[in-house]
Amino acid sequence: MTTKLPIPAIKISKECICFSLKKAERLISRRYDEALAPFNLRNGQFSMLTYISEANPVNIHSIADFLNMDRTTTTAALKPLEKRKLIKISSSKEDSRVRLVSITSLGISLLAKAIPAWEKIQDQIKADIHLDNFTKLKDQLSLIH
Amino acid sequence: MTTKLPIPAIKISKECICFSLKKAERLISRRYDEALAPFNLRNGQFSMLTYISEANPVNIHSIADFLNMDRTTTTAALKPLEKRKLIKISSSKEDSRVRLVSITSLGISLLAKAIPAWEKIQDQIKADIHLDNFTKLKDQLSLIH
DNA sequence: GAATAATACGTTGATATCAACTATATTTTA
DNA sequence: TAAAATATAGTTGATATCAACGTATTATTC
Repeated sequence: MTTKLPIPAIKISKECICFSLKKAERLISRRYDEALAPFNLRNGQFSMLTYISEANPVNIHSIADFLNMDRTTTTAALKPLEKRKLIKISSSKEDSRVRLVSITSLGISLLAKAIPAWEKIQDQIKADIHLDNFTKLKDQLSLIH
Repeated sequence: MTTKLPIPAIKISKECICFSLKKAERLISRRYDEALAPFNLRNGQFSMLTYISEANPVNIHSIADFLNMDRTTTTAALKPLEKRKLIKISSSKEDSRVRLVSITSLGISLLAKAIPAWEKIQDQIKADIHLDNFTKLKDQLSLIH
């Protein structure tokens, strides 16, 4: 079967910024997830909790903005945290459209326990991949398999 | 409410490699998705098709490896492509455990049409963010909102 | 050659992701 | 003040992601 593609497929994979980023994201994400697993937290949940604890209380829109995440994704992502009572969500008295997300004391104490694990994996990743530049990151990631 | 966190939450967000990567990934992913939307392809589907066209035919395991993706994710991700008849999946005669994924002529022609759109967004992203180094990428991404 | 190990893959359940659409509340405009 | 525009958020549907578990096939070991 002749391909007839305008560019050789192999070149696209190698050049594509999006592909490299996603590949790196999967790899790094997985390692952070493993490190945070003892606390039953995904890395995204950890980041979310961290931000909520900082901005406490904060509306959905701000969380989405901070994470560069779709607003509807944020709504969905908050649900498991709410169910576990790590956060609580209430309506604003000033503006009834706004829902305010705040961290609970249970959330704080879980976060406090998880942070040392975050520090550890953060240091490990830093040691593993030198972040001198992104090209180097890309190349290094292509070596990891 | 006193936080009692071992590290200020704001510092974690700023330092976390995983967080930066995911944020960047969402941003870049979205732009590639927009560029490929006319072909009804997500960026991940585009990458997958590209690799399949190159390695044609190829087993599930190799695709997962190439994408640094969980094997079960790969299986799931192939389904929409198969449903659209962009790929076909058959069992290997040599080893009946192995399932061989190959691109169809429909898949090839769609890919051929999508590649110019990929080139365009690739150039745009390159122009927008100078990939001199990852720190710069991180900083630049923090400016985009 | 039978038991064991390794390999390739699927399914299920939970979460993550976004587009498209809808609903409601607030703000602005005429 | 009523109508229009804007802002905040939820729901649905499709895809993406991985861990845990299970199944079938091939390779290895005894």
